[in-house]
Amino acid sequence: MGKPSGLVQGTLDLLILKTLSPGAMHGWAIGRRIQQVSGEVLQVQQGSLYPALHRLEQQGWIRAKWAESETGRQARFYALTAAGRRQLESEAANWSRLSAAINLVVNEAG
Amino acid sequence: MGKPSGLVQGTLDLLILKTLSPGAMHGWAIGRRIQQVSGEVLQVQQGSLYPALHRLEQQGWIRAKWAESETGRQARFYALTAAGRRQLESEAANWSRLSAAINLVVNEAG
DNA sequence: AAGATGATGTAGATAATCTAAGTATGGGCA
DNA sequence: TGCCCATACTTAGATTATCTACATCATCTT
Repeated sequence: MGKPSGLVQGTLDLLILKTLSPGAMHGWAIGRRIQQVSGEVLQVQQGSLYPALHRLEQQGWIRAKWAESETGRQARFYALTAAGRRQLESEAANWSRLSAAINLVVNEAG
Repeated sequence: MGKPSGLVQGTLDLLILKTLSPGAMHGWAIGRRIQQVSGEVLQVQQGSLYPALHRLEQQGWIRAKWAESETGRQARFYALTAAGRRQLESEAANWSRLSAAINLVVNEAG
């Protein structure tokens, strides 16, 4: 019934940047964390996550390096750059603005 | 600087259905109304609006008929169907769920 | 007569996400 | 030893929503 997808289109960059803001994390963990923090509502598919990470890296908003994960495997750890922090601010503000605007329409008395 | 588009992808159907919930309205007026109610934040392009209306009509969520607009011109008036009302409920609930989940991530103390 | 505004329409581009594969490593277990 | 499972990353191709950029036509104003 309808289209209950796992994400709202256009918000994944924001979610990733925010998740990285306390400190570096590898891709797999980012996906798990978004899912956990959102109360298992947001589902980040690998086919969405990894291309998004590459995109963000290409924009210069995150920087990657290989390191050992908690489980002893090699994993690609991502950290916010200064530009990434500014981008996070900007995307968070934009989300605020747009979601508030949508709520004005949806929560109209009518 | 980022991508400040006029809409959040995936929310236009909801916005249209909600706008039609008090009563029938023609396409042009729907676009104006969404823009006004959202405080001029949401911009509904004609190239997004009309295809969306056709889509919704095809799904059976709205029904159209030609009639005279307030200005005396012919216009296509759209009204919610019963199925459309159910769809509105469903999409509103889904938006609630997803936007709340996103806010959990974005507003994390971190 | 021209120009602005209302009103609808569509073709083609863009871009984000999903589907659905695939590869590889390490741990647990029979 | 062999097998499966969870972790971890990658990518090609499809889907789909929205945007850009037109085009058309009517009415009202100047």
